Amino acid sequence: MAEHPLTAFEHVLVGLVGLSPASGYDLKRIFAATPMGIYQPSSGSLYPALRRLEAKGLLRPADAGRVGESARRRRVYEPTEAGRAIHVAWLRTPIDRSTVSRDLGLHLMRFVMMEDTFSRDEVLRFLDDLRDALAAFTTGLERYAEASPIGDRRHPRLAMHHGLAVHRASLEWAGRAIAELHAAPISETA
Amino acid sequence: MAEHPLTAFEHVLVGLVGLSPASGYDLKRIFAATPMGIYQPSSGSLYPALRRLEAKGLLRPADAGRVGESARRRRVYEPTEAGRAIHVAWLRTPIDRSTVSRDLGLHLMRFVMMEDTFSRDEVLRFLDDLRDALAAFTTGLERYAEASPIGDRRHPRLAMHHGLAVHRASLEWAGRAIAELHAAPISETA
DNA sequence: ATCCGCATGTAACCCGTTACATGATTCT
DNA sequence: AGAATCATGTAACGGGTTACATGCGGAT
Repeated sequence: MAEHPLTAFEHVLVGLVGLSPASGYDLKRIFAATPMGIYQPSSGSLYPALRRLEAKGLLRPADAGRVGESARRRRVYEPTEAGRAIHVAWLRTPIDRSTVSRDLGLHLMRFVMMEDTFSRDEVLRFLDDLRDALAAFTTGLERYAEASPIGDRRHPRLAMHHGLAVHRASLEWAGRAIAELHAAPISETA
Repeated sequence: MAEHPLTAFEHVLVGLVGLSPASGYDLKRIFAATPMGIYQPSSGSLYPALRRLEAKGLLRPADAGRVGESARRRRVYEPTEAGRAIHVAWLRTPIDRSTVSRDLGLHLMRFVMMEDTFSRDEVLRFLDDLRDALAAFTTGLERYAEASPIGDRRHPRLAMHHGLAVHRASLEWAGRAIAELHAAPISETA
């Protein structure tokens, strides 16, 4: 059934139609409108991906939605039970320390999608995990910066400082986010 | 000749063998050793890429290097004149405002490779350009954060703040880098 | 003599990009 | 009527990942 594991893009699609049923065109507009996820999927990647997900039994066309709107030919998708299950499993996948920097945007996307379905405690566990991973990454960078001889050359050293600066900013953000959630009312969703 | 423009990866390869002639295996170790450019090219992408660049006349096998070292079978590459020309042209390509966030890592890599071949003034023009692009991006994010209704929901708002925090950190870094270069001795390289 | 690390390569597979194609619907 | 937009799709092409193949050199 799950011959190959889903790509990150496919996981995001399942999550998005889970928030509210959407057609391919809807999803395009969503990606176009939001400044994060600078990613702009092309028709040639979007529509085949939706078909793949439908063929795998994770999405199905939503019959509803015909609220006097235009009877325009459009395929509105919604997740199946299997789709929802795969999605929450994806949201729960632990953070890989070795790729936390590369996948940061993806983790942020996961964080956003957790809002409605995860309990506050579970979100906090995720953020703690993310903060730890970022802390490990930054200390790794710091050690590398001290130990390596790139300090001799100006440009590599400055590039290094850039990496340190942005990851420290991420780390501080994680701390603030955790604090805000701790202060928030306990509204157990799941 | 340049049927298709080079990919970013290919441009980076040309630049690396330009710093000092290297074999595919050398390049692999370089990518593995440096924490920036988390990117870890596989054999299946690296060796064909080098062959493509050789076929395009941008790289050639370096006959030198046989300094009593092991006569091991390895192909050490160095850039041709055409390769060097394409590389400096790549370093000089202006920063695309609309993709500055996505391409930040690449721009940093370009900045590193500029050190030996660009004059201080030209590097400063590049950094000014980068700073301007980052400033435009952050103000765009700020405007979006104010105007959009995502402020109602906690997670999207926090994700937004993350984007703002890291891009402000990049922006501040650009300012510091520019200041450091201004204070540096004028060692015109080109 | 054998095993591990060096070093390069190939083949299957998948996916994304680009560009084009096709209709239907709304706007002017 | 004609144009622009909505909406979905397809085909060619290129390149990356994974996994496997191969052979040499040095170490025990």
